[in-house]
Amino acid sequence: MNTVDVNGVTGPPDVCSKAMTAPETRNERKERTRRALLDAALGLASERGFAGLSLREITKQAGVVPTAFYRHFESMDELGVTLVEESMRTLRTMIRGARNTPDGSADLIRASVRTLSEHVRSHEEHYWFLVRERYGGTGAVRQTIGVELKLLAGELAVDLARFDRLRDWSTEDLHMLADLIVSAMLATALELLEARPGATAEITAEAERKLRLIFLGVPHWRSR
Amino acid sequence: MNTVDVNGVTGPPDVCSKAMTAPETRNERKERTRRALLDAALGLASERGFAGLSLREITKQAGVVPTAFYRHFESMDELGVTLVEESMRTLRTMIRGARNTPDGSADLIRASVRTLSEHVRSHEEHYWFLVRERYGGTGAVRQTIGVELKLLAGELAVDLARFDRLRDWSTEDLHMLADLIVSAMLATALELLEARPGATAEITAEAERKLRLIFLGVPHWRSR
DNA sequence: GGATTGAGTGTACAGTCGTTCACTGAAAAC
DNA sequence: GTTTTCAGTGAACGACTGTACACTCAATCC
Repeated sequence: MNTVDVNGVTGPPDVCSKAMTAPETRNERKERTRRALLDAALGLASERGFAGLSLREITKQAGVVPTAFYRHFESMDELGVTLVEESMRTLRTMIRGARNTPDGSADLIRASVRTLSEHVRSHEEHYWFLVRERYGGTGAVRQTIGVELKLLAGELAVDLARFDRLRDWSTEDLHMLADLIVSAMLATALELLEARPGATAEITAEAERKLRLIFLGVPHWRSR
Repeated sequence: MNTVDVNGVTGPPDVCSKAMTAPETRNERKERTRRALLDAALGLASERGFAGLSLREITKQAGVVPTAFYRHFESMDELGVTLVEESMRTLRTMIRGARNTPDGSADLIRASVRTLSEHVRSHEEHYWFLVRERYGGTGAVRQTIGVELKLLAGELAVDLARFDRLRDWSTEDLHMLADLIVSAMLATALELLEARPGATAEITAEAERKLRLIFLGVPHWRSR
């Protein structure tokens, strides 16, 4: 585990620093440390879980002294909630990506699963964080994820309502369908994260088949 | 948080103890302490997650001195794996219960969801443990749960194969269906655990509708 | 009845934890 | 050019951590 040492204050004297480092405002510098703390926490949490982190090792990994933590966050909880918000923003851009596939697309399911897969691959740490802390997290973090995920399912329900076959479904039924899809896709995300990279195609193929099966039932649904 | 004090050695002198306590063999006594450790860990983990536990607070909760822990488990990991096995046994008895509903039952889905709901209610700590550590857990614990859950889905696939409509499905497709059902039911279990007790009916009703929708698609499935 | 076993005890040690406090020194404000 | 601000420092605290060791004493064995 290498420390990052964001600002090099404790490092060996660097003769080039004046020539190399762009002039940096105080706010930029502060923001850089904040990011280093967030990145350190995200990285460590995706290996060991957020509950297993200590403030001290986060600051060590970020190359900063423990007490500096409090210049940026009031508590670990606050840092955790910040990470949730960040990760959810990532997740939301994914959904938006899937939504924006051209309407006449021959195979919307395939395109959506493909979007999910690529997004998970390129934001592994955010998805690790969400998936792990959704259930495993303690207190504020888990609660925040739960709320945000419910909101997300709500948005998905609105999206679904625009499909012809679903036009006359009740709001309740649409929420049920959205929930089912979200839980299936979260499970898929976890499988993608845990699998060796070669197994991606297999997993996405199965995810497609799951969605296909679900939508096969849709035309025959009668609300009770 | 009250300590349990399994054996009262450190407690106030108990004049009745000779008269009350049944004669107890050494093995019984050891087993009792072991159980106390497991129960303490399970209870604490369902509040705060297994990663957040310390050996010392487990032994304190069990009413035993820290070093006594090593008479029963080599490490926290070993205790964790034991809890996984125990919880999975609970889960398996649930599945068996659902499987044994009379074949001609008018509404098999309803009966199965009811079984799940009651089982979750009466084994809350085991389900908390499984659901939390499935994703959140570290190392040996998470891995063990993953393997066991895959085995379970395999068993469910075999069960499903006995239904008329599924008789000619490929093994692959049966596994896909079983996986979909398991992930939907795990999500339901979490909702049941998190919800205030009054919301049980609402949650089980939605779980039923999810399963119903899935099975609506079954007759129209064509393997590709 | 005497020797043996082993679950549970109590003390001790070296680490790590979160948090406090007074401080430094360069960027920002005047 | 002087003053103010504040991100980051470093020592120190009391509490808690996992584990080593020598112990006690009742159930078990011969």
